[in-house]
Amino acid sequence: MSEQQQRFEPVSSRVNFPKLEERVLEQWQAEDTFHKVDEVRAKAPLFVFYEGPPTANGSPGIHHVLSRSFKDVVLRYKTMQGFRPLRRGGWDTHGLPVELEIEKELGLQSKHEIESFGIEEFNRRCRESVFRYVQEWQSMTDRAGVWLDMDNAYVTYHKSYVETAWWVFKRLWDDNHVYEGYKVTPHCPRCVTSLSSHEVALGYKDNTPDPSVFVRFPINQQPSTEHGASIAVLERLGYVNGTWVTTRPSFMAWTTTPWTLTANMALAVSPAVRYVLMQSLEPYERVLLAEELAKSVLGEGWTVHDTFDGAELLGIGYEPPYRGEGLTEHTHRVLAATYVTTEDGTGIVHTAPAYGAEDAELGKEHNFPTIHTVDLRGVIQGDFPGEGKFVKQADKEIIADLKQRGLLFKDGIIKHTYPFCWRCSTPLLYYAKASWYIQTTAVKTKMVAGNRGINWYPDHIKEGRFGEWLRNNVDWAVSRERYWGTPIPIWRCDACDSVRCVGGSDELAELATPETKHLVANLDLHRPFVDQIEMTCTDCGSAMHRVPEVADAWYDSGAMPFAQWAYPFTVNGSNGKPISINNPDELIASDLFPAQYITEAVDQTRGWFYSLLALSTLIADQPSYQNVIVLGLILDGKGEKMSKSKGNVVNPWEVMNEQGADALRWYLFTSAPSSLPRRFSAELVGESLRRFMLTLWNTYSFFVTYANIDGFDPEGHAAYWSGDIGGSSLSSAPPNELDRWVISELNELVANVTADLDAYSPTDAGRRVEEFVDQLSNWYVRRGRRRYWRPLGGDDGNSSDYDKTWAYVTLYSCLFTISKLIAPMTPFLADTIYRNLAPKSSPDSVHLDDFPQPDSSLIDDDLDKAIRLAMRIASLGRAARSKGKIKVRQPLARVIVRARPEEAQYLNTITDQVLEELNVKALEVTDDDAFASFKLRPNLPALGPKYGKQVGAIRAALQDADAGAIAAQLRDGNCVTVGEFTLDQTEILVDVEEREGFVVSIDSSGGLMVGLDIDLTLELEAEGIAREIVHRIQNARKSAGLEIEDHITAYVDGASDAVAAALVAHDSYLRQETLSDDIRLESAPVSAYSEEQDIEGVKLTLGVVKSS
RNA sequence: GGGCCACUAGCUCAGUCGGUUAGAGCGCAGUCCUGAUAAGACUGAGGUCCCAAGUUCGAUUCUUGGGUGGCCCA
Repeated sequence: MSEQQQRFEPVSSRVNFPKLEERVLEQWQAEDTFHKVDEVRAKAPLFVFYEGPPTANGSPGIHHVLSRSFKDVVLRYKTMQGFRPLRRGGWDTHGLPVELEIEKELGLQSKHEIESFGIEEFNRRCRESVFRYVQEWQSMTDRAGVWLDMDNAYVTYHKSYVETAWWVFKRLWDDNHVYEGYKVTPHCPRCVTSLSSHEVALGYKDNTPDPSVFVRFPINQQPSTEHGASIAVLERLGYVNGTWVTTRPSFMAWTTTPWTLTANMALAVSPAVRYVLMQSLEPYERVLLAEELAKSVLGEGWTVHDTFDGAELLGIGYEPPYRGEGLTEHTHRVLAATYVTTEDGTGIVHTAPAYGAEDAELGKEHNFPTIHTVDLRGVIQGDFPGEGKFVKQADKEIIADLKQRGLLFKDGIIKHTYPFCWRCSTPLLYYAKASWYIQTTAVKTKMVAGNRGINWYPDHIKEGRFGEWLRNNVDWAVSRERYWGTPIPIWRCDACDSVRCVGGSDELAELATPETKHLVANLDLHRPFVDQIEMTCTDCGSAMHRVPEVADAWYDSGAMPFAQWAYPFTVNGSNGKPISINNPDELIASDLFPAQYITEAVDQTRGWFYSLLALSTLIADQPSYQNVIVLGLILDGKGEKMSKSKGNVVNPWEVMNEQGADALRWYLFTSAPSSLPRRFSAELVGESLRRFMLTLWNTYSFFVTYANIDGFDPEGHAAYWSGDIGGSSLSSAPPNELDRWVISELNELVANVTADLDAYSPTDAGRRVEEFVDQLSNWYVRRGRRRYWRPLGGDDGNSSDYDKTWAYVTLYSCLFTISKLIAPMTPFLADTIYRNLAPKSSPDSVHLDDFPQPDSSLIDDDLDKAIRLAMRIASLGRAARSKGKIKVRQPLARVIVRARPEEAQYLNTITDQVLEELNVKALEVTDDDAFASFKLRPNLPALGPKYGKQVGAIRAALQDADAGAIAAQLRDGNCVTVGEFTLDQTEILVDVEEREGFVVSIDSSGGLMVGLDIDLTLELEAEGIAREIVHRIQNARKSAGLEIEDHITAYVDGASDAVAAALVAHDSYLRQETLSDDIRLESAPVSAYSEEQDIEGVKLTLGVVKSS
């Protein structure tokens, strides 16, 4: 090798990707590449991204790398497509999980204990804990090559954030979209706290025994028709002309929680179910219940007296077992409810709006009051049996009371699954609590309409999971009786209960009493500080205090489009013009809203995806995002969800340190469609690394090695490109068809990858790149590699140089273009290759460059088809060699190919490649049946629609027909008569079948046959031997540790006559291939590297000595 | 109980707008090739395309029902 400066940094085929990535990170750091993007794209249109904020109170797992990678890939792509991404990060800092973590640390068992401990200190610890792992999150994000603006990340507990959250709340309040209502939540009477659904899920116990009671609800003594009961129905029940002509019937209802009977307000039936009036004679009694359940509930001795539709029973009043205080007259009647089934019970459902979620919904629908008969400790209050006792004890007394009053029909014990408190194992009660609601149902139609305009990837989420959720929308219970969260900004009068909503700290200062006003200036808006602020009631002059609740953490993240900005602020807008924004309304009008892109995992459907849509529809009358990728969950190797408690969380650091971030990213992008749940395993990351990254790397290493040897410099050949040097657009199609082919495929690849990424599918994009790289390495380079070895200025002078230059130009274009195509996906590998290959005029980093544009004039479909045919022929030819047990090294005289006409036209183009690939001297095209016989098959897609049921008959007729004759007729373009049918060439497929005596391979589905002539002449044999010796010498060179470009003297000792003859006959070939200055038939000097060899059973000694 | 998704080779996944002999990679067995390669080629073993019914000349593909698994909700 000469001493001259090499154009490219040498690239070893041995590569350590993690190390390489760390070097790239250092470069990015040193050059501040991330911020350079903003400079380069200063005048570009914005691409707005919203980050769904994670909580940093735990270590990031592999699933976080997944979502961050998907965030990053789109943003990098859009950057290269000429946008300036707005990609501020964010942190979710409030909420129950944070509180639970601290409770656990402090050993606190209940809300009561938290309050004794002190809310101030408790919240201080919560705030401290949420950034406990922030460092790890930062470094994970950096190391994974994810570019998010973490320095300016929004934080949901920041004062400006909370203030905007209040602003949003006030806006909803002013629009009358906030109200107070009851919400039934799972409640632990011992801890005196509600549990989140996640906590409830922790505590289900199977086979829990509970009472099962069937209770009579007699129809009113004087039923009215006021609520829709019809006279006719009442008459059929026995109430005629204002009097009961027979015993009053009872509705029969079932419950497993007798204590809730104290709060019964209604009975629910299904309008769609059939009900029967049953009658027994001993003793005489009449009851109503669902027809389907009558027998199993009542047993023997009952007869059907009448039948009703559920709808006919609506509005009939009844006497409840217990009538508490404060109940209005319109309660205690039969209502319609969709949740009534005939699965169990009686088909008539006892409804207590205070103690059941569905009950509460129904009560709300009919404006029933919510009245508690049990306190938060689960103790019966009021004049009921079991008063002062815990509900589970009270149950016994209530059952006894019902029995004594003749209302109990029967009772027993049922075993079912019931939730218990995960902390203290107390059975949970469903309990209605006052809660603040956001009236999302007011904009339900708008949300549904807005959703239609959002592009969901995958598409089925739009009308499926998410659309379904929207269509079933209920108002959002947004308040939580907790501590660490955005305080609900409502103050209530101690005396008259009038309420007022506050939209920010200025307003708070205005409204605060003179005594508390001074606190507002530097106020932490969190509890307990904000609770010190008092106001004066304008209605009655009494003191007003803030309500105790804080907001659901989903409210925080849903308000993020507005709250992430601390007003006022100024940013560099599209076209480089600064835009200043003072409040959320200006924001909504600007191009910072809505987001063009968001992505999170599928569990956010009812979480962030929903809270974003709900709040922005309410506030801005439109969705706040336009495109969303929904990611599937990552499971462990066994297909189980990763969770801290199971201890099966894969630490991303292990993978990134072992195999690198690019390998991990590539795996995450390409291994499965992004929306599917996927099993994660480090082995599969390794596989994708070997299959893709290593193959690309080796191709790249090959190029650099030879380009340096030959001093190839792309800038010296600028005229070869019509666009940027090194791009996929050449000034003319290459003369060599291998080059022309790969350039055609490259441009097709560019077009397809662009389309895939535009469609938010890195998965498809990556898979295409992978396929191209495979073909580039295993066909283009393998087929063409000799072109790079030819000595410069060799025997054939200029033409060799010319071909070689084209080879370099082509391979260079491919590699350089790929470095840009993969830049969004594997940013490190891409930048490494890019920086080494790039022309001097290029930007410093691939991430500052533009995405490639396809040149459709260079796409040649026919050539693509021809090469694919060559690949298939080569494959069949090798199969034939394998069958004939003839090494590829042994040249053969001819290959015979038969193809269908539509493919035969390409054979000319690819002859040379096939000959070289198969190591044969000549290719013959045949269409006679010398090497094969024929078989006919119906072309079903053509025949089916035309002949329908007759297809079977045609198939049979074709089997009996003279295949050879028909094939010949079809070849001439004639129609043929088969049985009763006249068919043309589009309706019959002619296959070839192997015939004995030839070494052939068949691809019958393509009608393709490849045969080999295996007769060996002496010449062919000698050539085979020569090749064999080349192979051996090459191995010896390798073993001797010689460099590729070293010249040698070779020694062959002990050659047989045949070997010696071959050496003479192919002397120049041998010397050229092995870079031998001389080949001597004598023993090697003692100093030489030598080894024993065995060729065709003859032992000889090979030696190599480096020429001086 | 409801909604959505998935189910194709030992594993991870393609694919089939309904068509004849359903593919790839990895893994396994064997043969070969190689002066870029941690590679590559070929052969082989390995599939009731989850099950059933329906529509159809024809269903792995469409429809319905069921099963299993995942997520969400109750």
